[in-house]
Parts: sequence; C-alpha cells; structure tokens
Amino acid sequence: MDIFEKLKNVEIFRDIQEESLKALLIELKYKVKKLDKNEIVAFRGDEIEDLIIVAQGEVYTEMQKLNGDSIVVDRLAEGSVLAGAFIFGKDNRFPVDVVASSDTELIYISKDEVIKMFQMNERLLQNYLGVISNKTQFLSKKIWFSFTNKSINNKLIAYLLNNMNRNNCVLLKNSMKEIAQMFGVARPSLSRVLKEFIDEGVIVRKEKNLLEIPSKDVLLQKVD
Amino acid sequence: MDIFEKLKNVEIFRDIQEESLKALLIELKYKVKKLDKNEIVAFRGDEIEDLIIVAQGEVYTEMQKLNGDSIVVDRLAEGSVLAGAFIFGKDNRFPVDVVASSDTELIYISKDEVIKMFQMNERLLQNYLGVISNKTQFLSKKIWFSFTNKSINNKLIAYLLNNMNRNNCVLLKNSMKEIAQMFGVARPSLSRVLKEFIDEGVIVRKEKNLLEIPSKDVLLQKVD
DNA sequence: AATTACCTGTAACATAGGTTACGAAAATAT
DNA sequence: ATATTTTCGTAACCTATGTTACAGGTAATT
Repeated sequence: MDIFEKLKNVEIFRDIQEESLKALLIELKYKVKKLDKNEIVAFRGDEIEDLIIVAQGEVYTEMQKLNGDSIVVDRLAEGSVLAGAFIFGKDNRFPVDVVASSDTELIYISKDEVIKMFQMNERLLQNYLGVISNKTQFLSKKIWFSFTNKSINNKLIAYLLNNMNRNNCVLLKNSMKEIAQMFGVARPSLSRVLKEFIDEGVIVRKEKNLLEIPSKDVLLQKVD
Repeated sequence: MDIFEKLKNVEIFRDIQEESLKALLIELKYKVKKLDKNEIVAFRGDEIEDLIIVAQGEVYTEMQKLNGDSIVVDRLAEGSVLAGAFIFGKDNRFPVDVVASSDTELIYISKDEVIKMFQMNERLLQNYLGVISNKTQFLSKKIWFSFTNKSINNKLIAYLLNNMNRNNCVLLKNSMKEIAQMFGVARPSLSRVLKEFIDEGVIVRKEKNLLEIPSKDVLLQKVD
C-alpha cells in the first residue's frame, strides 16, 4: 500500500482532491515507523520535531501522577494526528507518554515539510487549523466542566443536561465506572448520588442505561 | 495612530519586518470597535466570525456556573488575540462571556482575510500556529495539574516543585487567596495545609512570600 | 497620620466524597 | 450450559475539605 492510500483518510487531508493530494505527496519527505502492541512511541519530555500521523492501528497517551500511578488521557484512532499542537508551540516536548495500543504504523513528517505543504494547499492548512482548534475547544470544555461543576451533584446534572434528547431522556453510552472516571470521582460515590436522585424522583430509571428526567426545573433545583 | 502602530506589537505579528507588515496591512480589511470599561464584547453562544485583536486596553473572559455564579477564566492583555482557536474550529461560538476590563480598542479581521494574510507571510502563519499551540499546551497543563493532583497536599507539592529555584526556594508571586483560586480550593483549606507542612518542617517560611524546601524527598513523602 | 479596605492565620463545625467490603447481576469466556 | 470475570448497587466508616467567623496585619486611600 502506498503513501497515498495511507494518508487519504487522515483528518488533516480530508476533502482534498485526489490529484491535489497526490501532487502534495510527490515530493513529501517522511519516515514510517512500525510498532508492536504496547511499544512506547515516545516518553514524556521527548522533543517533538515531527508531526506524527497514526496511519494504522491506535495509540494512547498517559500521564504520570506524583505517586507513580498513570492515567490514560486520550486514545488516538487511525487517521488522527499526534502532537499537532506541539510542534509549533514554545515547549516542543511531549507532555505525556505515548504507547501503541495495537500493532501500529506511524508516519513522521518534519515541521518544515508540513509548512511546505501548507503553502502548496490551502485546504490542508485549514484542516490543520481546524484540528488544533478543535483540540483547544475540547480542552476548554473539559476545564469548564470540572471548574464550574465541583460537586458530584453538579457534574451529574451537567452531564444529563448535555446528553438529554427531546424526550427528556438520557441514553448512557458509557458504563457507570467510565462515567465516574470521566468525572474524576470514585464509582461508589457517583452511584450514591445517582441513587439519591432516583429515590427523590428527580431521575427515573427506565432501563439499565436509559434515564428519564421528568422535569428539568426540578433537576436544576438540585444544583448546589 | 494608524493601524501599523497598533498592530506591530500584537503577538501574531511579532518578528515580522516593518516593510513586510506594512505590505500585509495595505490591503487588509478590518473593523475597529471601541468599548468602555465593563462593556460586553461578546456573550457566550455568540458566533465568532472574526479574529479579534486587543489593540488597546484589556478584556477578560468569564464562565457561568449552573447556579448563576460566574468566574473569571482569563485576562487578555494588549496585543493578544481573542478566540484564535475558535474561528477555525467546528463550534465557532464563544464558550465564554467577554468583557472589557478597561477602555478598550478591538480590531476585527475576518477569517478569510486572515487566511489571505497567511498566504502572504509565512512568519505570520507560524506565529499564529504558535499562539494556538501555546494555548493548547497551557490548557493541557492545567488539566494535567487538576487531574493528577486531587488533594490540596498534592496541588501544593506540585506547585512548589514547579516554582522552585536552584536554592530550593519558592518565591510566591501570587497572594494566598489567588493561589487558592488557581487550585480551585477554599482559602482557609489551603492555609491549613500550608501550616501543617510548616509545622512539620517540610516547608520553612523564610519571609512572608518566600518558602524554602529543605528536602525535596521529604516533601515528596507527603504525596498521598 | 488616620481611615478604610483587604488579605491572612486560625479555629470549630458540618459534610461531601473517598475507601473498603460484599453479594447480586451482567457480561464474557469456556 | 457452565464457569469466570467484570460491573453494579449498597452500606458503614473515615478523612479531607468547605463553611463561617473573628482578630491581627498589611496595603491602599484620604
């Protein structure tokens, strides 16, 4: 499989004409790296000189806590771009450890080559700006969520409001364990609050993973 | 004062030759908006169509909590760029309210004009990428900090380690009140932990805003 | 210099949420 | 179908942190 096939589905090359993309790639200098499952792509602190594209497989990033524990920050699927916001920033070192979660193929493109491509194709530039902008938005929302919603009560309420459909129902797409992790709280604690809301009738559990909120106003009264 | 004078100190125009910058600006279409102190620049949810540059004065952004309280997220000084990561993202609406904290002059440049400038000047493009990349890094670090350091103990330890100089000293650049706000904790709670550390000798208070850490290892034993 | 406002340290108290544990239910593998 | 593993609900207990209050100190204003 040639480079074209590998890159045409990558987010930053989206919506680029086949001919334009081929033209772009004709002179492109790049390196390919293959990794086995669980191999380390990069350590926290490593210098980032290249844009890294996940051409095949999946990688995840994890952070170290002071006590040595590590937590998974993000999973990057096939077609995503690693460290897009870091090659152009002040501190061009990985903030996290990066690990291959399956057999993986990565494509490395140097910063200079990336800029060269930007000059050749405006769409690519816009895609790239879009990708790092979305990343920034995503992070902003995460911070907003954790900063404005301190208590588990409020986290749960915000989560429900964000995921409610027209029928005042919320279909849980994650397990309670995962939701507790997203919230950064202990599972039994979340479970306790949920039970409380259900006991009070603020939430009705229609099925295992389907909740109904009879009244938005009543729910909002539980904000503290 | 002409547009050149106003823009030459803006972060995204940094290190651009005077002639190049003048050439850039000659055809640039832009709007200028003047606001009094406390006037609203934009509400949360407003569409962002233009890049907004703080040419004079200062603005701040604030978020609304579910209970109606609002908290200041960020202060943007003269020369900074507002919403740089939003005009190119999927969700091009302000996530926060924006308010002028002094008499302020803003320059609006449309997304298309920005792209046009990118094509004319590579340095500008790199500056712009740098600005949003730095923003992303900043947010990443914030999230890392709050996610990996749950307890006030750990927050304080991480803060000290980050701000320690060669002599194992930390010069506090913020008031205790501000630090507590940065940590997202109550001031007396932070005060209590600090006192505890001082009582135990883990921290020595040399002056009002100068702390010494006799041993990094002993400090790290307080991680929980 | 006097007055005011704000920042700090400290203490007593209330409480949300973490921890641990255990059995039931559900999902998965055999 | 059975066995094994993972998730889930629940309860009892404990600790960290928020809350409130007040007094001394510091900085800003007049």
